Amino acid sequence: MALGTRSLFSMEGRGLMYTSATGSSLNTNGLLHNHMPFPFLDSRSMVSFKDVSGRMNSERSFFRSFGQDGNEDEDFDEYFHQPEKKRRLKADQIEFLEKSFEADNKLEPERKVQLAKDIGLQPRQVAIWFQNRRARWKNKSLEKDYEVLQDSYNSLKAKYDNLVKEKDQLKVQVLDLTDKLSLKEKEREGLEVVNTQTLFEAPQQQRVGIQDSKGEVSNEPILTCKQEDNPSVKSDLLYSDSPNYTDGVHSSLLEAGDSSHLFDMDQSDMSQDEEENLRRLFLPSLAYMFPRIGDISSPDLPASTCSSGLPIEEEPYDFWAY
DNA sequence: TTGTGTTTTATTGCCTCC
DNA sequence: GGAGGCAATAAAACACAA
Repeated sequence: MALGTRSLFSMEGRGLMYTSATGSSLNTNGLLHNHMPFPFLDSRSMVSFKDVSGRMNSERSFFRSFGQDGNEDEDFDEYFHQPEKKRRLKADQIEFLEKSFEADNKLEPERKVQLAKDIGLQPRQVAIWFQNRRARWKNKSLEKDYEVLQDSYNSLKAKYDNLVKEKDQLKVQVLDLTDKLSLKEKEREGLEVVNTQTLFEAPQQQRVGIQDSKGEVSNEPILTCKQEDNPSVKSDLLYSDSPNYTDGVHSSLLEAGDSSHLFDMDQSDMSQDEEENLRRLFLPSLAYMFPRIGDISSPDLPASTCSSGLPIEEEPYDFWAY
């Protein structure tokens, strides 16, 4: 390795070098310490027997055994033939450096020299320590930033998940309500179809049931609005599943001689009051449930409109024309 | 005691600034 | 071109479980 200015500085700073490229061992700290060629070389910094926590280094440390087992010459000789070992800084040195770093994590040359003097390290060591410290600080900072982002992400994701759940629940509700709505529509349409079919399929002779009071077959459309004199027609048709319902047309239609008295299934058994009560009972609800069929006249009901919304009189419709 | 993972110290190469 | 910062890396020191 060519020794550039950096390498020379490194040698100066550390006070000893690893084995050179040629294999020859260069200075050791002990040697340099004896001659003290550099102002900040100090055995305290380079030969530390304690770790950061103040405890002795483990027996694996070369320096722990050195000078402790009474075989110092041998160890000393071995020491000079060993490649340099890294030694950790002492706790008070690190504390000093930490405080300095907190004050300012950049190191100006003057400050570096002063710090090195203060704690007995080489300026290069101080510079390296600051460099590594900045790297650690950067890593920690990145970790913190990551945690903040992670928390933010988790929070947003939780909100998103809740919204998705809420959306799904609303979707289910919408589907449920849509089903119910279409079912009601179908029921309504089905009943209308039944009504229509009932009227269409009614045999011609059964129309005799729709006669006026004079016994003549009425040419008036059955489903006329405001047919106040014949309200029971619709009620019969609508209740097509009633016991009296036969072949699509209520039997009363066949029996009643007067359309205006279709509700009088058996007049002999029903008083005028009872008939009125029956009308009051059924007609309002029927008119509410099936407004499109037409006006189901009742003394208590307001005049309704036909399916198109047009006034009844403006929309004459003759089912029999089909 | 040993293997293994982590931390710390130090080096190297590249880059920017002056 | 020298000084210094930074990223990547090496290697020693250290911690700890088995």
